[in-house]
Amino acid sequence: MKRKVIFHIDMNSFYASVEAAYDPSLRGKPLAVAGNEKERRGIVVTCSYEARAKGVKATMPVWQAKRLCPNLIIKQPDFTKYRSASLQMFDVLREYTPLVEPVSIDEGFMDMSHYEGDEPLQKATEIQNNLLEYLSLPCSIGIAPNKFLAKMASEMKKPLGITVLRRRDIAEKLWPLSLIEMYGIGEKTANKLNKLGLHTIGDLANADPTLLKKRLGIYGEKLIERANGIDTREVDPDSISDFKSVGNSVTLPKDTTDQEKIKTVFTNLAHEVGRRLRTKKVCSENIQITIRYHDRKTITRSRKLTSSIQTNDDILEAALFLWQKYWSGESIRLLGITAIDLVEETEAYKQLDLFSYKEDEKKLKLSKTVDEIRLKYGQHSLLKGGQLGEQRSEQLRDHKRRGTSLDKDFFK
DNA sequence: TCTGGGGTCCTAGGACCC
DNA sequence: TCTGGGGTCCTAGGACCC
Repeated sequence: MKRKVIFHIDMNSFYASVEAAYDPSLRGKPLAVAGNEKERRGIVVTCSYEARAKGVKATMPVWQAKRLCPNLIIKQPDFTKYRSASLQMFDVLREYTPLVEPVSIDEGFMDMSHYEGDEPLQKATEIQNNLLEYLSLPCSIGIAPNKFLAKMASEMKKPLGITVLRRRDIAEKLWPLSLIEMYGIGEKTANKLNKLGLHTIGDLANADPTLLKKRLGIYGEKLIERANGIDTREVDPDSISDFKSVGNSVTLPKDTTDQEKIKTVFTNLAHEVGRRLRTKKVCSENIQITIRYHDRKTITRSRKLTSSIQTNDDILEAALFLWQKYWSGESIRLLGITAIDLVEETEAYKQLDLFSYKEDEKKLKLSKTVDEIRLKYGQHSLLKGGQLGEQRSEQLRDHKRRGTSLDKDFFK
């Protein structure tokens, strides 16, 4: 097997660095990118190293951060700015190889296997310098034989670090780290492993696979492999383009049970999700809502649809349906809508055509039934439900609004 | 004065079919 | 009257990451 050279590029405190790149007067100062304190979304998203030195950390409430660092400068997040900086950053990386896999807005993998000998280290230095010189953005780079080790390596020296992690370095550099520092292990798994007497990545690497499989399922086996530096995943430049879901959620200014307010929030969420679906040229076959109650208990409820949807109104209707069906009546902290089971726009049209063709005959029959009902009970009965039953009238309302075929159950 | 918003992946149970 | 086992789809929740 040919040796591989994988880079993991990790931008240092990305949002804060972008702000400082746009406004040089911010450089060298304690800076936090954070939501609006008064709207209780005021948590620190990212902060500069000067702020970190004072103890400020991501996810910390702004009031707390200010107490630790009274001269902290707060900037509201501007994602348009960050996305644009991100695109430029990845363009720089692609000057070295087309095999660039963006993982998130501020990090990505590169397959640099085509460079020989000392070249990778030179190229890493060059990339780091270019990003700093042309975009004023600092990064750390990890160089290793696979993605996992590259990711762990880039974490080892921040900011502006370059770390090479070879297989032969694993015992010395990786194994002494505590489990919580391992990519893929969070608080819960770390606690579980601690209870089994495992505390470092080295402990995990040498743990009993059968025991771990019993406690953590196949994930346990995977973790042991990773701890031993085994990871066969390829760098995939296209992975970012086949996204799986599009969601939008918001923490309300105040907990509420006000139905009108809730409806307004859902309307806004549906508009945003719809807009983004259309931008990405995809439709959704499954709508999910998220409700976080006052006590932070969070539920999700979803419905598979029989047709794919994309318009704001269709998304809103599906969301409100779920809302009315499942809301417990308790006051709400957060609401969200997520479109899952996405299909390409072109694919969705094809399905629709096939459907109308096959169901043509049935449709005719049903249309006739509707006319009969109309004749018997009058136009109004169709909208109010009445003799029709809730589900049926739901469909009829849907039909009336959209002017589409009647026989399609909107919800399964 | 606690704890945002964007995601991905995995698991587990129930329904349904053969 | 009694009743196995496998496969697939759907739904809900949880863990994790940035």
